Amino acid sequence: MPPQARGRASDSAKCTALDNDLTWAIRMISMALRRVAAEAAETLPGGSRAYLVLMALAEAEDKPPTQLELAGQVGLDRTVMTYLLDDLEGRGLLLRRPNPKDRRARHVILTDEGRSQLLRIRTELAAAESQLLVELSEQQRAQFRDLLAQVALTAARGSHGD
Amino acid sequence: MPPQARGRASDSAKCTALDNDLTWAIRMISMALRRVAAEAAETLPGGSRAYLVLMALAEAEDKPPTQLELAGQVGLDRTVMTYLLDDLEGRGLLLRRPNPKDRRARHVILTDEGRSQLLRIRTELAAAESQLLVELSEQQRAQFRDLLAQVALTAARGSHGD
DNA sequence: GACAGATAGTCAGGTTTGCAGAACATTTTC
DNA sequence: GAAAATGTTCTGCAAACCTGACTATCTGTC
Repeated sequence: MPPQARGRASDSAKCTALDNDLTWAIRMISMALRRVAAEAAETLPGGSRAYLVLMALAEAEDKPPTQLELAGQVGLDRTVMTYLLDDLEGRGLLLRRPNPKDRRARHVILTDEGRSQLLRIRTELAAAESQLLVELSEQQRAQFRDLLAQVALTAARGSHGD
Repeated sequence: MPPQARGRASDSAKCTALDNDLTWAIRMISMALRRVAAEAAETLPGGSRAYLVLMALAEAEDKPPTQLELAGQVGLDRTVMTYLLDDLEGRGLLLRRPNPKDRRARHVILTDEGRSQLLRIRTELAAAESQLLVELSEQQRAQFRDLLAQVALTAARGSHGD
């Protein structure tokens, strides 16, 4: 039995208890998005972390990062990165290319398969997002996005000055 | 070193990568609320799970649940519930009262201390919620709550028919 | 050019954490 | 009296993570 089954049951129990208006709403939406993200990334070894790695690689595709740089970008330990890349390389999503200038370092580059998997996940996430807003009018969606962005900025400000 | 330090760093790394508009905003807000909830509940043994237990107890205070009922409500294993209640009882937040009608079962009841701790946490959470909306006008807040509730219902519907 | 020290990546443990199964005592129910 | 249920404890498992050692390489200094 996958660990998600238990976690999800526990989360739904939380939801019935935590309906403090805003917190409950945010939690429901966040859970829905997280669930979709987990499902979209569950075919990848390493789950959502693999998604982060693929994102980082796609962003800097012109200048492939080394494993250490990659680890720093996504906040992982280098040893963890080694295992993660082992799995991802095993599935043909990326390659480790030794740097001829510094033969200690290995640059990580996306394969076509990796790019297509990343595209698949992004598409699924985008679909889930728009599905969430399906009951809102066009005007309401714009309002919602604006308000959400503003509140998110407030939240980000509060978290930065920790 | 607390595990939150690493988790938080990784989460902030996620945020820079995942700014897909809506998902990013929801994630920021959810993280801020989670952080506050974790801080508010960190004085309790068991963290946010203890908060769930206290909530469940306060909701059904006229009919104190047994440990097994409580475990079912918050989605915990009964063995885990035993340990959690050990800690909470040790801090005087609740009592285990044997049921004279069925001396196998033990009802769990809130103490005054438990009630006051619960009130404290709820107050902190409410303060954090309103702090999030501090930059919005009164009208915007109402709009935001309405839209958020509607989207949350959509999200909940999607999760129910899993 | 040779050496010491630093660095990238890998790997083999060990630690922690959290959960759940099994066994047990106590009590109820049939 | 047999079977089931509640709660407790012991135990082991599994995942995730990190530390430390190791190899291979680079960089600086003499």
